[in-house]
Amino acid sequence: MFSEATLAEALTGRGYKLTQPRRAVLRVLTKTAVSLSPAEIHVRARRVYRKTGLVTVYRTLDVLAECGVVRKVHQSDGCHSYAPASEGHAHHVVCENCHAVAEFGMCDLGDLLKVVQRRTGYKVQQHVLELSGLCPNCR
Amino acid sequence: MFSEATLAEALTGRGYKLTQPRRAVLRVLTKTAVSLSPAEIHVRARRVYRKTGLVTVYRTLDVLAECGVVRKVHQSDGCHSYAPASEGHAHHVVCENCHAVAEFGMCDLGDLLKVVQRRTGYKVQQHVLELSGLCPNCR
DNA sequence: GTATTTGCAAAATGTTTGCAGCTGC
DNA sequence: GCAGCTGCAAACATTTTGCAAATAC
Repeated sequence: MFSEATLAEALTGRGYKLTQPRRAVLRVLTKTAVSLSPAEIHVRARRVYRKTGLVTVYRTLDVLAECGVVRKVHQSDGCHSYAPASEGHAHHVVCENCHAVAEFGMCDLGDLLKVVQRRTGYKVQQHVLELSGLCPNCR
Repeated sequence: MFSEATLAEALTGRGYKLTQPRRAVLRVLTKTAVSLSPAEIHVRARRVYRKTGLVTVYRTLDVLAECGVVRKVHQSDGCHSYAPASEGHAHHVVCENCHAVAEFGMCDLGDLLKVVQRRTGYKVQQHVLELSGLCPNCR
């Protein structure tokens, strides 16, 4: 997981301005261990910078996702929450009870992908893998 | 993939009635090799039974998903399409170009899950795995 | 015959857009 | 100072709900 400063750099490095609402969203995402919906992020961001608008939260999430510092999290019941990202490719385990999120970097799907390619004839280019279960606290 | 008759049985077996709109949705889903959004299913279902309403498509998809004969397909850009399901647990490969869907049954994630459980302390109970790429025709 | 299911209209929900004013650099 | 960003309101897209009429069994 990146520090808030590193995330800020990722923005400015790409020519994006570091504004108050963006700072607020960044702060929220770095301070949480839980994946959050845009609406939840909005509520929390307002506690950091009161005037943050929901629309700006959406736009900021797009920008952050584009910079790869935030990731959309998919779950069986929907795919509308966001979590901070580490460098490179990574996946999440989401707690079904409290929505806590843990990341894991390795995804050793190589063999699986080969088998699938052979059986289906598809050239597999992307994958979405999301796990869910119970976090250590909720077990 | 189930035949239309088997799917129908899955409904009646659970006390659901086999109505015209449900038949239409079933027909659409068994006849397609592609994952479809509720709106697309609606358009096609109307070609089978003209009076099918969109609302009924939503309700029918819920019922079918509950019976396990249809599955929600998750993709990076959203998770709002449906595909027919095989028996038991299965995953999909979706073509990025034409949305064709192939299923594959085995998902040998056992080792991966063990490692994740050990590293994160989570008890993993569910997983979502969706692959995408190019189908044989589009390669 | 009766409980279930349907379709409509309307509400609720979630997301995007247009635009005048504000802000970071 | 000026491009980029913001917030509002309003548009838009998608999904859900309430209810009287229709349908399957």
